[in-house]
Amino acid sequence: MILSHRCEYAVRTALFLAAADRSGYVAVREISAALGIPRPFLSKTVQVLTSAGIFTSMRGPAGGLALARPASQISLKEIVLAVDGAGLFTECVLGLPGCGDRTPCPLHDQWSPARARVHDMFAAATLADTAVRTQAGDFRLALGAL
Amino acid sequence: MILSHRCEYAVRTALFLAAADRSGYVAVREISAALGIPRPFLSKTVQVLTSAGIFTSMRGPAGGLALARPASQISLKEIVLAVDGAGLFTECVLGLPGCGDRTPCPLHDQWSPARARVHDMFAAATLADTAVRTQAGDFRLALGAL
DNA sequence: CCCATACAGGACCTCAAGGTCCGAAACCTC
DNA sequence: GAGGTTTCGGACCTTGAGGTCCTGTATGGG
Repeated sequence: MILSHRCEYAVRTALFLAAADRSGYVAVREISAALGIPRPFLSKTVQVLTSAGIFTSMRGPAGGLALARPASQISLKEIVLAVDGAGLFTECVLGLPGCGDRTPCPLHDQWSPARARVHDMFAAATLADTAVRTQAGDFRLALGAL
Repeated sequence: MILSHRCEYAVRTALFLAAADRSGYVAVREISAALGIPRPFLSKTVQVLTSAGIFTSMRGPAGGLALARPASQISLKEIVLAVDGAGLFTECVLGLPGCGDRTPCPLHDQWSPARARVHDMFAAATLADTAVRTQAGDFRLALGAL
């Protein structure tokens, strides 16, 4: 599994908010129902993104979640970093601590560019770009259609 | 974590066997000491590779492990498949079941080539090639030097 | 034959991620 | 300000990976 379950949920939730593109807040209850994610667990997950400054939240009636910035200024990499940390983009494929250009493992020279490719994909993808693809056509965020 | 702990151990063990390149068998005890892997856990891990036909084993005095085929005919992909399964090479980055070219998730078009890049790296790397790099120079399989 | 050696494999323990639940706090409407 | 709605945040349960231990069984040497 390349991303943790929690991180998959976080990305899908962010894409949902970006694709919804409505003024005001979206309730966690609604997101959880639309995306098929257990509500209490989603609650915990969005707290991480809220404290990371990616989401904002409002309690009370008409409360809910919203993106803290325009979707075009939020990259998927940012979300992955907030939830899973930098491990995916920095760690040695063999799990050897301190593996790097100076003291490489036997796979470092091959793994390093492949890892960079994955990193660049997440860094280049903004919520706005990806959300457009969601609205455009046959793409989906949940088991069924969006 | 891109590979499970178990899989990291499996790859390092295979590289150790390939780099040792001695006739006869190498004891699990020796590998566990050299690589800093808990012996009982390595035992279990090695059984998977043995039953997958990648290692052979021999009990009793002078027993131990050996590669079942020449190191040039064993790819790292084969080891990953045996231990972690095909998930790394096939699963959707958002964890959506059934994501594919027909019913893609919003990230499928970007993730698919990045995933292919990772796949190709593991498929192209043979134990022989990688072991040569281990013997050659400053590469390492354990926390310290090899 | 007998015994030391080494893998095979089952039973068990530990721990963190995943998942659930409920009360507290904040907010809006009336 | 009273009450309903919604997130916040702690406490708890479950599950599977990671890790340990012990007995069984095969092999080779004395």
